[in-house]
Amino acid sequence: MTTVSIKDVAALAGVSPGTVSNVLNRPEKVAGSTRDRVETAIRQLGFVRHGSASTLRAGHSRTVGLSVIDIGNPFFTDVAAGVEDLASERGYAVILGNSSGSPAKEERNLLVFAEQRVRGVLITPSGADPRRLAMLRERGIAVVLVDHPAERPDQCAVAVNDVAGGSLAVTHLLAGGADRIAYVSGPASIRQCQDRLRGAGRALAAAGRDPAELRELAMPAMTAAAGQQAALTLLAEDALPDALFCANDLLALGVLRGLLQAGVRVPADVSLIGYDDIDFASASAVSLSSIRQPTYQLGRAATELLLDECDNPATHAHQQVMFQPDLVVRESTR
Amino acid sequence: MTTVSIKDVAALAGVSPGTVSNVLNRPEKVAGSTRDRVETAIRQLGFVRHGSASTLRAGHSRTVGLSVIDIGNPFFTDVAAGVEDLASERGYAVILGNSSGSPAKEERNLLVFAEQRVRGVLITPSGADPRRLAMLRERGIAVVLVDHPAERPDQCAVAVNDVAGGSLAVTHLLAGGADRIAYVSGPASIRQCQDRLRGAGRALAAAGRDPAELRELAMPAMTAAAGQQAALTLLAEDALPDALFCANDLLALGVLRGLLQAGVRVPADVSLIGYDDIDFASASAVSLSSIRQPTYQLGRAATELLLDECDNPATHAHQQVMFQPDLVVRESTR
DNA sequence: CAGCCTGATTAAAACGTAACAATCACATCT
DNA sequence: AGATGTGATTGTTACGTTTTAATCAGGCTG
Repeated sequence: MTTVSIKDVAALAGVSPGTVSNVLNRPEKVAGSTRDRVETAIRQLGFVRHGSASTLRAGHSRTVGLSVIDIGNPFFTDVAAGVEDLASERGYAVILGNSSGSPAKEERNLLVFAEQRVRGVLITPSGADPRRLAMLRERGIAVVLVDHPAERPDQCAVAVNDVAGGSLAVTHLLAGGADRIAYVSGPASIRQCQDRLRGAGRALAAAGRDPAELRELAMPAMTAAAGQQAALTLLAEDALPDALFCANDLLALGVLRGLLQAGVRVPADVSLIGYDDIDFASASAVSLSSIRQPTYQLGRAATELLLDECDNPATHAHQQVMFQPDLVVRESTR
Repeated sequence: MTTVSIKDVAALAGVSPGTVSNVLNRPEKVAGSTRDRVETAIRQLGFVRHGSASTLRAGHSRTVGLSVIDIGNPFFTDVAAGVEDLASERGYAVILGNSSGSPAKEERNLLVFAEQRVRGVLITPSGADPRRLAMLRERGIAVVLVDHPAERPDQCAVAVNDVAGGSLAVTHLLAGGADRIAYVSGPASIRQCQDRLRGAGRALAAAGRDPAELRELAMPAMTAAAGQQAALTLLAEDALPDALFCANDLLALGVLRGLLQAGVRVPADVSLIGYDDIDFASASAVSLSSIRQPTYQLGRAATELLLDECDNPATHAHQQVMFQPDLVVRESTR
């Protein structure tokens, strides 16, 4: 009800408001004895700093905006966890925006971020809006792209090397004696699917095989249902591939289910590997080999770059960080 | 860089700052022609309102805080999606706090919320801190409990009826001819596990059976690994139950895997049902029957109550909303 | 035509904090 | 003793907006 301000604290501690502000922001500037007096006054009154007043006067806030494409996707959830953890450690609050794949919603989120005068924005852009982001930067809001290549050199970005991941997966399949390999993919518009495909091709080439041998089966969605559909398609053909690389784990789980129901043995008849290493990959009937991405680290690293750009604008060097994925071998591959 | 203020807009439109504020907040108060003039000036200058200044002067913000226990858990992710959607529709920003089960972290989040002067807080409390929440309310911050019973009558809360859910599950098992039923549960400290157990007991009683017949197996965690462990424990005993009710889907998926590996047929030998209906329930080798909770709706409803309390404090009536869960029948039960 | 009402606009005073220049107390040096 | 320096503290101003009371321009009534 009655909001207690810095003045009340000052009055109780027998000191000026400016001094209270100093113990809050630059404690080393104030003598030990008065600092103690002020701090007990703060505790006694239950004072908590008015963030908006602080932001207004100081010209910058202690919040960052996080805009993700789908908060329901474990990938983004893990990223968000990394962002939230580091931001919280550094005393920043995180404003969450979920674009749900809608450019309009994304734009609305960016507007909210601008109104809140966030210090910086972490975003996995979906709508094509390089202008929007430039606008934020003109307003002094730092921007870091997450799981998306930088659009200009003076910009930070973090991503995971999907080409390397595709290569890891197919190299592993080949090492297990795979001969005829198929790639079960998602929509062609998704960059990650394309990159993983290129990586798969490179692995074949490195083994002295023709990348064109790789059978590609592109599904309209990257869900378990789509994966099961893919399995049916493959089963209807003359000969089954002896190894399958799926563009994500949901597809792989669907494929797995479809194959097992048809009596195909995994991995005896068909080797199967997914991508993302979601929690449920290890919980399926035949635990799933997969490619793990350092998702949580991705979020942390992006936040680290963002806060560095905010707090040390003079020395900050823009970087494009590329993480490397890992192979996780479980039961589904030979 | 150069931040454009309400004054600049006023100057360009040939009007006073107060009028600009009016077209922003009470457009009906200003004549059509001047409104147009102001609006084009706003667009022309790319003006966006300074949220902090607004909050400072108006005494309240357009943000709400959301504190969850584990952002990695699909349950909370869905809740968060519901919260974010409605808040965004109403022009509110959501500040995310992830307590990761740590009371200290939770407390820190609440402090951040207080500093930001959020309008209200949505929280699934973990640390026992009724005092903390009372403190927020004293500061004029509304609080709604999510998936947790109200601690006092003058408080809003939303939850899902776990007793009914437990009852639904066991009634379904009994209808399928189950005789010897076991309940694979999580830590006894978790209210949800207890409530679901009570529901299971009631279903037995309603069928004229003794609730004490229900075998309970409490695992230390509610993960797939714990579920697999539970399966091993059951398999080591003289006789296997002919039906299993698991306190969540992760446990159920683990149990399923353990049983299949031991050659037990599901559902022919053992009926199996989980709880939560997570996405992966339908993707397992034998798709999982489960109890679905309206998770997204839970988040939306909680936000609805919160915003009503904020925007109509006079007419607002505190409510405890209880949602009802649904039975989802798939392949794992007879 | 005076008086009054109505609707539109404005001037001015806050809101709580940070920052900077100014002041002060006091010790040290010449 | 006087000058100088140092470290601690304070007074004041400005941040951008909302809000209230006051002003103003017209139209209507009697």
